[in-house]
Amino acid sequence: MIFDKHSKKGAWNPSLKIKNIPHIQEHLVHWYMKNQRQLPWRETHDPYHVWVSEVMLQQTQVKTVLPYYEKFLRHFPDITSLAQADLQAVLKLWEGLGYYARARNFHRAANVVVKEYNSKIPDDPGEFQKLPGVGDYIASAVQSIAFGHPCAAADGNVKRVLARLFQIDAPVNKSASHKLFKSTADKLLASDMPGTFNQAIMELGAMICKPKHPMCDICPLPSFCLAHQARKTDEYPRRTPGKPVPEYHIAAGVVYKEGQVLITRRKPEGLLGGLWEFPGGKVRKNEDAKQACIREIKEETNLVVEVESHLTCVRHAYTHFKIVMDVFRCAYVSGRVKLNGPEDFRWIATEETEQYPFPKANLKFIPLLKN
DNA sequence: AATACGGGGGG
DNA sequence: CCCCCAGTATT
Repeated sequence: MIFDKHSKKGAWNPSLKIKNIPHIQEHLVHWYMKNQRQLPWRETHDPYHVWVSEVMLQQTQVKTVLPYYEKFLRHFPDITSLAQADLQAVLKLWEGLGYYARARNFHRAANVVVKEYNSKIPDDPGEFQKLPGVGDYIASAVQSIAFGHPCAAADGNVKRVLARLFQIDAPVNKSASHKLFKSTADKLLASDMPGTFNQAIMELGAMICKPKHPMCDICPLPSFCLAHQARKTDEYPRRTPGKPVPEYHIAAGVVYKEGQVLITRRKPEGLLGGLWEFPGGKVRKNEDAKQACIREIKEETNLVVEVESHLTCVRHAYTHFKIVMDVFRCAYVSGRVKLNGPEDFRWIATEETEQYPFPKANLKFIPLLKN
């Protein structure tokens, strides 16, 4: 084991001595050349295209990203068109992809590039990383792939590969571990072809060195892999246990008035920021979902409504909590909309919902709506 | 250093 | 159904 635990808790010996660097690089890149998937963002080095792909691929699997990537580039073929676009249009293309701050930050960053950098994406890792939504990983990935800068990308795939290759015991899900994985990745980086190398090691993590059931029998690196030799691949990467996620009971209402329904827009920041939804909120203790629906709609929109029927119950999991949402069909009774919480509202026909970006939890019941 | 922030896939 | 996965901004 390379990293010996010191007597002090949580301290890991950082004196990394990687062996066989040139061999590992050669085997890895050779494997990648022969086995890489054909992906649309690999057919170009255009920094904007690479950037789009990396923002989407953050926390998200290739299969999910593919259709979003194509659609996004059709609507916004270059940085200028993205900068000029309405945020709502950007969010609509992002609908269902999650982590909507990525879209908001990317849209802001595009405007910074147009205004501050003469519409040229910075060919400089430090400058590029100043942009909103561009952190260590995105900066390294885009700058290495598009411009050939020797920056190692250390995403989850890379950390898993490195943890196994060198039996690194630092937990991958602790922020304090990032430095160690990043510096290890930097040492292993083939700096004469950083873009190819970064993609190669990430591809290995995605296709071979998978979280569960790594395919060591067809891996190009088994003779270098310490975890594999110790028959302990399933013990790496180390991970500190997560916290239990609470479950909330939510009530939401589809308020009908003269053949239209009421939707509200969430504040621009925070959870699902800028997206539209059907009004509602948490069910309190000693309250049933129906009462909560009526109360929340009154609080958020000032409308008095009555519940006509129970439409459906939707379950949805977020990162750090999950919800059970009861959805009611409501009838408008009285009042004028005065917003308290939401940023905006619309009365729309149910077919018009497709023009607005909604959270996944709402998309689960929208098909049930009719005027 | 810990928390907020989606949604998909696998068992 | 529950569990696993994982970059960036914010606190």
